Amino acid sequence: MAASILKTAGHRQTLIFSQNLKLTHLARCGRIDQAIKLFESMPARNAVSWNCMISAFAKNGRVTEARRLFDRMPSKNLISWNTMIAGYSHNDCLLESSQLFDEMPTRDSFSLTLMISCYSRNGELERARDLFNSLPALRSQVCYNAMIAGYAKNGRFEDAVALLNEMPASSRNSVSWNSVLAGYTQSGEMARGLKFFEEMKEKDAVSWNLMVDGFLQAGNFESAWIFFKKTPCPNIASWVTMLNGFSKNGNMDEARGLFDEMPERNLVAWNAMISGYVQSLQIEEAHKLFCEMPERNSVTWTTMINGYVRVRKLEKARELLDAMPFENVAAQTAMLTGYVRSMRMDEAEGLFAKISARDDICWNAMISGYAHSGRMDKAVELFKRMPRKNMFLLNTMIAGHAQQGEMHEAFEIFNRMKVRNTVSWNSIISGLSQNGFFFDTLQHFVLMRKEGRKPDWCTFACGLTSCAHLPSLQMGKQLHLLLLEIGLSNDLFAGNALINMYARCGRISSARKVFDEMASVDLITWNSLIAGYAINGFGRKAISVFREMEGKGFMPDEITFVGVLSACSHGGLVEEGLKYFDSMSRVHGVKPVAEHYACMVDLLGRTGRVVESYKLVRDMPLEASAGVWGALLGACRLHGNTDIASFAAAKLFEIEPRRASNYVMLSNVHADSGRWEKVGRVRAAMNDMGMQKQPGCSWVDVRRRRIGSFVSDDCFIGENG
DNA sequence: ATAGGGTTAG
Repeated sequence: MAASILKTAGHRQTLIFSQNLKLTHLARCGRIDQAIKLFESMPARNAVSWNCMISAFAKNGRVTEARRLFDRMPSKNLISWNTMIAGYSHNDCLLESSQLFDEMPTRDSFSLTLMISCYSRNGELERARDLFNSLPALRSQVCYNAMIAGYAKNGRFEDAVALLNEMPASSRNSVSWNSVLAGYTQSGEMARGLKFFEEMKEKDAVSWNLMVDGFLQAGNFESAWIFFKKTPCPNIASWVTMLNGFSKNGNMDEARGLFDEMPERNLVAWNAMISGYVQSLQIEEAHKLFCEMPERNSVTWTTMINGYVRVRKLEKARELLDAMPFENVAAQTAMLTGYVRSMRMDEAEGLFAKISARDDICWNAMISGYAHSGRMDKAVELFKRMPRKNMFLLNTMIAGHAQQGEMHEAFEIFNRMKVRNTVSWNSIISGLSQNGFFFDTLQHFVLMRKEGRKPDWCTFACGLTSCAHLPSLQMGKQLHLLLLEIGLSNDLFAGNALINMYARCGRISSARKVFDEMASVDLITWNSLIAGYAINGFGRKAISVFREMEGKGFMPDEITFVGVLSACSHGGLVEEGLKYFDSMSRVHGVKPVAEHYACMVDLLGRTGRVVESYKLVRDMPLEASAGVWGALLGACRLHGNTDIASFAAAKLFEIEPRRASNYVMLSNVHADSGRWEKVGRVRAAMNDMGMQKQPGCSWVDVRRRRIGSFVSDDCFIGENG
């Protein structure tokens, strides 16, 4: 009897032990749902089972559920407390982990080390050191190493080295040395890293790997290769580091050579090789390895799915996702991102509904997908349902609302944010500028500086575009100075915006100067300069710049020809204009769009060829836009052709019934030819529709019902720099 | 078997 009870108890212990092993394995692979299922089905559990499950939740970002388990757990041991602290630490919950540390009944060296790395990860080095100092009895070798690593990772090399020398020599090991070295190599300090490496008393494979990776990050491929070849006992990480270096340089044959030569391979090595092929878009090669490899984990599946998404084979990606033997958020999110990028929001929604363990990245992908495709109603709905809002998403929502012209909603989120980064400001600023609130764009540029946020190329592009539209040369010049001061003068996008600003403010020579000083140029740069010469009336100069551009091997696009044709129009170069209009599609393969027709109508109309331009509009193969009819109306006004004018005006009013300037133009045509009764009728029609001259409106003015005068008072330079 | 420090894959 007693023997059989003992036997049963022994069996029970064996079962718990083996199920705990399985639980650990599932937690490590991120197969959280299977872990939950197993945990719930276990006939008996011990503290290890609970601890495992707490850790499993926390490592998969589900820290709230981990805590619920911790609170429900029947008898907690020291490891339970440490596990929960580690869980908070992994999820950047600094407050919660330090609270738990204060509450726990007893602490050991694990607890101390956990807190030190938690503080260090959050840059709170003084708090880490205070704790380290206050508990000398708990300072283990590992604890010293954690503190050293904390200093080194935060760039405090002197403190790291000082503590390294201070620690008892007997417990100083290769990890201690490597902790300092990693600080150097991972922050690109290779000169100091090399010096430290040479002075190191003890080196192991990790030290050499750090050097190789450091050189690779710094783009010093030769040194990386030399150090790799000289590594005395390379481990798998050494090979994978070097292999990755080849992949990143697009050198897949070399990478494969290393992979084939490797003395042993693990999952990480296989995954690295697959990732290399995926990055170089060799999806077939990647898939071949995927089929050959002995085992796969969530990283393997995610990499492959991502690969198919990159080459736009969404069906293949989905096949893989459905074939996965377990669920994983990262893999699901890779697929979701594929749908979102292809604007297949219905499929994205279907997949999203199926994902049980949604993380931040997953929510972000879905909501930003809706925001980018202009479906703000859907975005808002999901946004409200999201448990934890993050800054990325707040910024996305601001940008989404702004792009839809919903500045009120955008500001509602923006104003409530406690912390804003450059992207938050850029979202608001570009929204203001895209919606034509140019004064407010500049005002918020100033506010951003006052809050201590550094503008980037995007902020400058919006600011300069606003200066171009106002136009305000004075503000534009100030932005230019600030741009130089901040060190963005070599930025391509900022340079393009500067050219546009100077050109539209009538300073074409300054625009040219910016162009000549630019480190590199693209098609937009050339287009900006050509259009700049055109709008300033230098038609021939614009055309010579166009020839210069062709000589440099740039292929003109639609925008280029708008510049060229308007240059001909502004310069009265009718024959050249007709020649370019003809050659743009025939020679350069650029199909004319409505804007080009508007230029041609303008060109012909200016020189009195009104009937000819009317015929051009009548025969054009695409729908004439308001711009085209407007140009025709303008031409009629110059040459007094009231019949065509009336026709053009009628078409114009069909497209833009509420635009006051159209009525003004038509009434001017009638006034020019002395038909006063018709002038009166147009004016009456305007009044009937409740139109008046458009106010120079401003978003802030509309909200505050007052006129701001910040332009003359505020200065971009000063206060902050 | 569950908690801590330095290198490699999504």
